[in-house]
Amino acid sequence: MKMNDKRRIKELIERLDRITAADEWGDDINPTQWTALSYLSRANSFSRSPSHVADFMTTTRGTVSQTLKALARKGLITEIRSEHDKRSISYSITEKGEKLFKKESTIEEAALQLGGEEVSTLLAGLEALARTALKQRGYKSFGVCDTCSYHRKEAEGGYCNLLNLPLSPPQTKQICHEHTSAK
Amino acid sequence: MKMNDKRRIKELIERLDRITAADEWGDDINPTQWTALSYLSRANSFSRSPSHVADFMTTTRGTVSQTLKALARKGLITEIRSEHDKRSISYSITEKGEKLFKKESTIEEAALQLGGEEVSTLLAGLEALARTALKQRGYKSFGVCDTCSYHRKEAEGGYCNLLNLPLSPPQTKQICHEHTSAK
DNA sequence: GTTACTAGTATCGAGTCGATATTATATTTA
DNA sequence: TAAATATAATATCGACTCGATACTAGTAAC
Repeated sequence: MKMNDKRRIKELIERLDRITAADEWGDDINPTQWTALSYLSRANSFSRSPSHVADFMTTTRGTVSQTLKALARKGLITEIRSEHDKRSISYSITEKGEKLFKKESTIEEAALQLGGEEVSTLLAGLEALARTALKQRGYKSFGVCDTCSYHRKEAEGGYCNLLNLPLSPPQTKQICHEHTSAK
Repeated sequence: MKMNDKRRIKELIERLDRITAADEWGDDINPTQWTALSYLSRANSFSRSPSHVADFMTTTRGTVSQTLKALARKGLITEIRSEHDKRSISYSITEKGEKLFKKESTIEEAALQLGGEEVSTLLAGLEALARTALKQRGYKSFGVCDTCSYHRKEAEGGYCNLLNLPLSPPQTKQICHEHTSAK
């Protein structure tokens, strides 16, 4: 690998993120809140607590707690307290929150201009980079059930061998905090 | 392109950025300040004003102004007022600021684990994505002189046909706000 | 020589962020 | 089973980001 390649990769990721972050301001929401909201819209019901969001966002529970309170204040999510563990909370996205997922980000628009080959090699590279980075830091993968080693494919949907639960077709595409990469 | 590919690309870039941002806290510096400092260390002397940093970072002059003041307060950069335009300022990195560029980021460490082929296709993809995104939004490229259409290669270093200036070998590798992609 | 325009800032309010401390609930263990 | 420990979520703090707005001081254009 050329000496500066790794630095250039880091720089490009940072710059691209800042470019999209810039147009995630407005709509009464900021980039961090946007990331949390987006996570909540795609995570399954076992993965929507403040702790899970914090792990996904690589930040602390305290910080995420404030972010989620801000989103709740704006009516974009609602908190649901757990029955069997009175400490824990699960957040759910509201209709109003769902409506925000219309506009496309700069990165997404730019991706549309790339060729199919280019997109798939880029995606493969990013996946590999993320996989390695997560492993190095001991972070959880937060992949979708579909691709988990505990997942068993069924005629309709699937089955989770960890939680012993049947999964509907849409549920197999949701993010789970227990996700473990299928080898 | 598969429907979700573009969304996945955006998600991965965001997540990777948050992972590196997480370990850019500490050392009395935060991720935003880190980006500004890093830019100043690589930009040529015509590209180190608050306005240039703001353009590079896709933010406003006001925000950058504060960030640079914070860095100056910490003794990591120093401001140099221009002679012929008394409004403008150019920042310069100090010895103390230079010393911070030791540790490697998570993304860089992860990149080292990838194969050479993987790195070059990832890099090519990111470059293409960035080029397209910048063009769509009308942002400046901030490339290095080396790759500029105004650049003329010489036996020793190069020459800038825009500013009519000879460039030393290290200068040809610096970031310039006037950079225009060579076709 | 007035009228733009430009470079940089101060200030504001909402919010991020890590650190720390606190509350309430669960789990372990003695 | 009671006491020690662990866990989930928050409140609070101080430094800072961020866009918006308003402002100052130089420079350029007409």
